[in-house]
Amino acid sequence: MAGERRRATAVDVARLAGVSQSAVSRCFTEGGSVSAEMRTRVLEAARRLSYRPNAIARSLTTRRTNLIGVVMGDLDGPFQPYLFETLTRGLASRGKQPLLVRGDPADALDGPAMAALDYQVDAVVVTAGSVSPAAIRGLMALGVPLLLYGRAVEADGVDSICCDNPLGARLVAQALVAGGHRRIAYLGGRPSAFSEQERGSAFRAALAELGLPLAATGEGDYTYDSGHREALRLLAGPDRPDALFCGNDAMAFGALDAARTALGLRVPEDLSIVGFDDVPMAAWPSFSLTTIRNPVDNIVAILLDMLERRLADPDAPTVLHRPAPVLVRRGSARL
Amino acid sequence: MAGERRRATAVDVARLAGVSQSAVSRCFTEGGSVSAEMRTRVLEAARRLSYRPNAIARSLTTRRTNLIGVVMGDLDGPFQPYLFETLTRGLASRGKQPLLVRGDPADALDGPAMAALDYQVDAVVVTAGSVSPAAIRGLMALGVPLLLYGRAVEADGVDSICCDNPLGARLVAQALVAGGHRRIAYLGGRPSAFSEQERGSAFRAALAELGLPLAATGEGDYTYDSGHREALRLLAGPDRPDALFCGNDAMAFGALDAARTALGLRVPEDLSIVGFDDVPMAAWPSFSLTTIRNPVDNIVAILLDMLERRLADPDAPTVLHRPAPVLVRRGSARL
DNA sequence: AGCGTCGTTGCATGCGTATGCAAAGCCGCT
DNA sequence: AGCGGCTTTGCATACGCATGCAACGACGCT
Repeated sequence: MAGERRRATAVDVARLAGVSQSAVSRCFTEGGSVSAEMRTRVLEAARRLSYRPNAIARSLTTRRTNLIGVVMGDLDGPFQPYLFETLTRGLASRGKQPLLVRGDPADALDGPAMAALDYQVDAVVVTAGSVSPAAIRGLMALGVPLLLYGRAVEADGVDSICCDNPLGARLVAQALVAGGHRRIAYLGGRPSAFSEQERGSAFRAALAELGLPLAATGEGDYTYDSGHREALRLLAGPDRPDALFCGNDAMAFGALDAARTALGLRVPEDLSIVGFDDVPMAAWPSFSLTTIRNPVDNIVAILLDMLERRLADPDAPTVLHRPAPVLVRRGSARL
Repeated sequence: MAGERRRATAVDVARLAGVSQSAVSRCFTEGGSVSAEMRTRVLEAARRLSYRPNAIARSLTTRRTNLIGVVMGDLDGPFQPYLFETLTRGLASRGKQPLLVRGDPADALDGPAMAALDYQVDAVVVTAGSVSPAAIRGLMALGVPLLLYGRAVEADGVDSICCDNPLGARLVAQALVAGGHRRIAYLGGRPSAFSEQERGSAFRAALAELGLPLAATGEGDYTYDSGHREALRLLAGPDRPDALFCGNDAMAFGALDAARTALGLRVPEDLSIVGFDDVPMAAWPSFSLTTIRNPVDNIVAILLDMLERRLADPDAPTVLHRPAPVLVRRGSARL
């Protein structure tokens, strides 16, 4: 009963049950036309042989694999694993299997990174922020539905969902100014990232509307280390900023540590720090980070709905969602 | 050239190149017998049609999918994403695709969690610490190589690799005692986890050998929150411990925050805290956590070697590796 | 009794690729 | 020239399953 050298096939089950292979197939297919008696006989035989339909063979005929290509970068920071966790759980609960496409496919469209797509994925979801437009075009050419998270692309047949970054940046600017800050600095992420472009320019614009220039600017790459490094630079000189808005939470953690541990500053008394994303860690007492909540659960739910809709009707009109983030007030900023 | 409704098949390429389908197949197969002229003609035709072999169809005939089932629990803490990242990168670099099996399959051997295995994975790697022995037996019955990380199981045909937890626990006990601590507490993880059983009992035994009883004990579940909660309990009463060994880093972070923020203790002056795993975050200035390094890179490399060896020869002798961890001295403990 | 309808079953085929086998071509050798 | 051996190629088939089609039987209707 266990550890057979070869797994049982539908033919084996059919022989044992004394029916045809098609009958077995129909018993395991949604909406198959089978009598009650037939079903019990087949299922009993299947049970005895520990039979489970071969998803590979099934996919070959149905032209549906239930595999969803998931393009993502590193799982380094705290945000990506959180997103990945939510997304894969959601896919699984809808009977889809995520198939990981690792690495920045910017220059690897025919490289080993894309090998996953040879498995005939039903759709591709891109969550990596740094995928180049060229790579996106390459993915579009696959002839498979393409869903984008974290960037707003206006292209036919490409659905996307992306937190309203400009709104988030405006919320921070308004709150900081209302809180009495006057020397406000900005620490941006990877300049090539879509989210960075939106957050940075919107923050700048919002401050300008409020009559303030940006006191200082840093350029990080969304990692803790870059946040630490840039914060040291921004906060070390004279005319120290009294507030720092970071392009994501990971950099905010780095900046927080740099300010408190390396520079001996009090947060938020000497310096207000605000992040973006609201990863679970932001609520830890050590950080108690004031930040913009990027509503991941909500976004993933919408993303999955978009996916199902697109799979059901490849010609449905393209959609672009921009859910609104909110400001989460904690202890790292005087607001 | 882009966005065809149907992807090109080997037959399409063959027709365009004026050769047989087998010839096309051989051009894309390692060690296929093809002349140079034939290869260039076929590859040119393939390029023009954007042809890539269908991995699904290929798997059906070769009985090799290059898919590796990866059983893991939540990606919540800092350790699991780190391990997952390393493992999936390693698999990809060896031409394998990870196929995620989510959730604790303890009670879901025929549930949707196991649906991934219907894709005829070549092997299964279990990294979830809480998979029940019954589930392990179920996986063994699949007739597919089974590799276990983080638990030492002596079973025929099951390879495993697991950090030497008893050694790690002993290192901590010795260092704490040598550092002058006398009231030493232990905060364990999920009792059902193999690692917890080893770490807890070895720590207790090592302290006993050094002539010290355990001052106090807490029971967490490897999460930050449980570390925070249990630390509050352990450190609030009279006769406060002067050292706390936590079953993993995540709980140590929670304990650290509880001690410093909620209880106003100085670390390491009032209290030494030691973790286990050495996740990247442990090196952050805020934590500067003294901990036991669970050599993930090393472990994954060995795991991948074991996997390749097992795939090459299903009847090779079973192996069990127990790499030695080391103590990483940082700022959270007086040692 | 005769007919049409519907539910159930088996037969045959196709999905896209890999591969054993035989045929064909080429080489060098005697 | 004739032969054996090697390389290259095509033909045919198999992998495990889903599904269109036809066959069959049961049933209700007139």
